[in-house]
Amino acid sequence: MEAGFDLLAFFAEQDRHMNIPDEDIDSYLKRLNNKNGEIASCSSKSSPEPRTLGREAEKLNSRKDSELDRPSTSTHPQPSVAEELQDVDTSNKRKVSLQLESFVNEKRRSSNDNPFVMSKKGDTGTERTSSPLAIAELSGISRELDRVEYPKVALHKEFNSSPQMDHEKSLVHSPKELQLSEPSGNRIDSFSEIMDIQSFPVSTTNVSNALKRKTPPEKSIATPAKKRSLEKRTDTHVSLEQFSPISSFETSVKTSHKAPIIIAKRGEIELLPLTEPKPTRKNKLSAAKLKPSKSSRNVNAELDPPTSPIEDPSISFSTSVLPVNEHLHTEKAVPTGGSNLTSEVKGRLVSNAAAKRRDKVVKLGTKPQKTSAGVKAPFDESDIISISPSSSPGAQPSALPNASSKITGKSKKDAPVKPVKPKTTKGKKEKEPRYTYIQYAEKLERDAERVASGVAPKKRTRTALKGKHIYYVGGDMSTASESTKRRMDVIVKDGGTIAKVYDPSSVTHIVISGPELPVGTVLKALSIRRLSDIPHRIPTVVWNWVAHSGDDEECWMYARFAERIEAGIEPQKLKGKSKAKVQSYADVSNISDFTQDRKTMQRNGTLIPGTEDEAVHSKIAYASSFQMQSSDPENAKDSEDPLAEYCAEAKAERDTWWGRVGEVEDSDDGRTDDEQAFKHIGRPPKRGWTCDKNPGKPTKCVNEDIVDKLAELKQLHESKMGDGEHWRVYSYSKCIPAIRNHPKRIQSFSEARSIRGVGEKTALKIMEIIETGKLRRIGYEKTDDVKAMRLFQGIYGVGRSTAFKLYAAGCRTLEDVKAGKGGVKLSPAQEIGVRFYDDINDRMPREEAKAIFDLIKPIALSIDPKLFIEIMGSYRRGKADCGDIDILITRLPEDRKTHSGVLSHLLQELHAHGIITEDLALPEDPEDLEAIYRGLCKLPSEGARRRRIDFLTVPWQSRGAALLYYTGDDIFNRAMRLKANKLGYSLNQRGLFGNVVRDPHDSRVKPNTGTLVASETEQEIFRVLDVPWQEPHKRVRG
DNA sequence: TTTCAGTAATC
DNA sequence: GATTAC
DNA sequence: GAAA
Ligand SMILES: O=c1ccn([C@H]2C[C@H](O)[C@@H](COP(=O)(O)OP(=O)(O)OP(=O)(O)O)O2)c(=O)[nH]1
Ligand SMILES: [Mg+2]
Repeated sequence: MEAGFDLLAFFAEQDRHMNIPDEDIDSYLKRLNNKNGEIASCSSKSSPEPRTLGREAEKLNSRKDSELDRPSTSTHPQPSVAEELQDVDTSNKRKVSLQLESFVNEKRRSSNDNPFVMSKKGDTGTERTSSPLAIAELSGISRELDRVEYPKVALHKEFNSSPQMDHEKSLVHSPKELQLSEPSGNRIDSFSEIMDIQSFPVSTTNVSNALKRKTPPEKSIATPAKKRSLEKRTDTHVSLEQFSPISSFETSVKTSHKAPIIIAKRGEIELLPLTEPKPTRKNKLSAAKLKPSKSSRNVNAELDPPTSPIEDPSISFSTSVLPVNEHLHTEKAVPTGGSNLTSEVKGRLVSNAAAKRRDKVVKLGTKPQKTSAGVKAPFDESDIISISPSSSPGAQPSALPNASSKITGKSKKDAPVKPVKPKTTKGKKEKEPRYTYIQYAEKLERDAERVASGVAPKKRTRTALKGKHIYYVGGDMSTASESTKRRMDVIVKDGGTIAKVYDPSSVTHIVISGPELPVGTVLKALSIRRLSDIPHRIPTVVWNWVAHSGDDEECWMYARFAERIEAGIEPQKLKGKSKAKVQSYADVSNISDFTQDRKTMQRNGTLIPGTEDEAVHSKIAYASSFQMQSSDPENAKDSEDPLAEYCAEAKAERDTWWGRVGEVEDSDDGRTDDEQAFKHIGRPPKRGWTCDKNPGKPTKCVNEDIVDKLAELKQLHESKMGDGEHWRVYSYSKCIPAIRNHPKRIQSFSEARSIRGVGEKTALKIMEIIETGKLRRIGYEKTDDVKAMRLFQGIYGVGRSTAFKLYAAGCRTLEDVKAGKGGVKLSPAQEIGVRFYDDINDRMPREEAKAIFDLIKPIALSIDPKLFIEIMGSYRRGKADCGDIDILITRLPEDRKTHSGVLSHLLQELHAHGIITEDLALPEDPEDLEAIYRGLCKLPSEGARRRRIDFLTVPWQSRGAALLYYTGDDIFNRAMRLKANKLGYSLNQRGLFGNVVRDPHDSRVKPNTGTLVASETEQEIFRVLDVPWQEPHKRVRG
């Protein structure tokens, strides 16, 4: 810890131990300290309170304590945006990020000096001085630096920063100086705290609390404010569970990794305890108390997210292997107390199993347990590794409240009102002459004639609309907006013909721009008074029918008006094969549409123009209308706020548009109203267009390399998933698509940080990728154990817990698992998972999903022709490949009959047909309107592979919410639900509920289920939540 | 320092 | 109640 | 891991 903390040396060492992910500086220092003096010495000198070795381990605690004690202590929430970083030296105000940025950028400029490259030694002195932190993992480093330099400060509030400051200066220009402007000594603490927190969010609280408890005296120190929080936890006993969850898993794994031999050996015996966690867990918990000092130590290990395998001493000790790490750990461990280690390890394992995934749970959940370490000590082999999840009947939520008719009615009413037609465009002063709908139709007609006569070149055409005479309603018929014209072009291109006027006798289809176009506008355009005036044989569909289907049989899916869903359906046809159509009931369908993919594939060959454009246009229009209504001139913000905040939905959407818009713009100057409106809304850099990540195009975005790297890292974390990893993965899930959507190549730290979801850590990683083309962290994380974990988690029904058990049992390959090596037992579903490992882990081409569904649907309809049955999930979102087939089934209970029991019959039939081959999970009550089935299926063909298939049946009135849920994607759903929460609602697959009373203590507890606000259509829900309507293919956030 | 969606099936 | 999955 |  000497003054000379050498970053480079630190890095070098890191690299040396390939496996050490980002070793915490704490660990590093500790090691150094131990070698030299002792922690004790360190602590002694720095702090009066001898917390024993705990010091370091307890950095968190200390921090906390200090914070508590201090009156002023307020952590600085991260300063949000910032100004520029001018005189770093003079003004302390600098924002951390800014500094980092400047540092990084600076480095970049000096070509050779790449902050991310360790090899180059660089004048440490200088560098540090200027901006030490910057270096990767800086947060960690900075933290370390802080500690090193100002151990006292960090540890004790008593000391003020001032004294230490000197030290700092000598060493490093303390980063802090630059960073925070805190006047009081706090600043240091606060700074470090922030960093620490970031590094170890989840565990922090638990640990600290736990520690505090353990050290009663200190605990008392806490200030009132903090106390509160403490108290909360206080009631709960500190238990291993509480903190163990943090990283126990990782640790153990890693450890084992390091010393595989041991594991293998002991696996059967020692690991066994793992299996028995549940039952004994509680008892075991008591153990925690037993090991006081140790606990602190543990904490450390646990805390460190980026933990290195090596890190965990605890296990390694027990196992006693690891030559390499040994010393490191040993040192740590020693202070802690070896004896405890054993118990600790065990405890961890146990706790590991018990670890709660929910953050909250951790807090509340385990209150009662008196932890007792001793418990785990006794384990016997009897508990073999049982791999399956535990069970229990849990209370089941009651069926959703039906009814809601009122709501429905209401909503419907609203619907038309809101969306006005911003769409109508009047004039465009563009080069292209202004056309009315009729004029443009005539123009197209003339063009067609020329083509026919050979005068003009014939363009590639689709034949989907051949023979169809379509009357398109885009709003105001006196003007054909760009959007309208494009769509008319598409119709013609697809083989259809445009009806210049609405003539019921010749028109075959009426296509309406979108679901937001008011009924009144449509009636007016058709010059009729009621919808019923439209002949039954003429379907009234939304544009997406043209864009995505064009099939007469699917008209009902795109019906603009629920009351005309069956329009266009020929009775005989219905009955013939499947009275399919009849059943439709699909207002649901409005929403539904199948994919862009199709779209993309079919017409998009042409790339831009065509449907996609259209889609874009229309989208823009919708969006505009929403925004306008909502309020404001503010546009961008406006649109963004609502959603963006909760996720980035709106933002993402918008981003998408930009791209599109740009494209449009270029291609045709004309701006329609909507476009203008859109523009007004705020169009950023016009730039998006060139390569925009346009949904339809697989085009790699400019930041694809970055995305790839981050995705790779994310995957590694997914494999580890030691509790905190869960959220880390969540973060990656959100920032990766955001980066992908970023219109331009990221070039600076600040630019990276400006992207929603990208924080300091990620921004640094991005910079590293930009600079070096790689991410060291990936190498550190990519260890054999992680790979094994990943392999096991690929088994259906095997998650991180089970994977670890398998690993602990000595399994390293699927063969091992199949052979039951180490006494592992798999549940039936897991066995199937192993058997069809490859099939289940592969994704199927979209076409195959359709093929399978095409076999299933008729069978289902033969059971009940009135069923609504459609493919959801990634298929509906238009993905080209599907991980599984998600099928939604419901039925309008009009005739007093329901789909109850249909699932059972269907499954039976499918089994008989050999389509469904294995069951993974059966519905609890197949007769219930709400049921879920999971299984494997395959095409009848010879070499057909097994595919995952899920069925979900829901009551008719929940169809909107179910559609929303089942369409996903998952990140999108979570964002929606999060927003709903913030608005005081609760959204689930059954509906959007209001007046939800949440337990103040635990927000998850909802004493009342709330009152149904919306559930029949997706639009309703979007509307209530004020989320701009998005087609399924746009709902991609992951 | 807290929160990050909400639910079902299995054990 | 924990785990896994959607 | 990010945001509040
Ligand atoms: O954690 C989850 C997982 C899934 N879903 C919803 C959204 C998702 O679209 C749908 C179907 O799940 P699935 O796992 O099949 O995902 P997918 O979107 O269909 O993708 P894949 O192609 O992998 O099947 O269930 C959630 O709400 N939360
Ligand atoms: Mg799916």
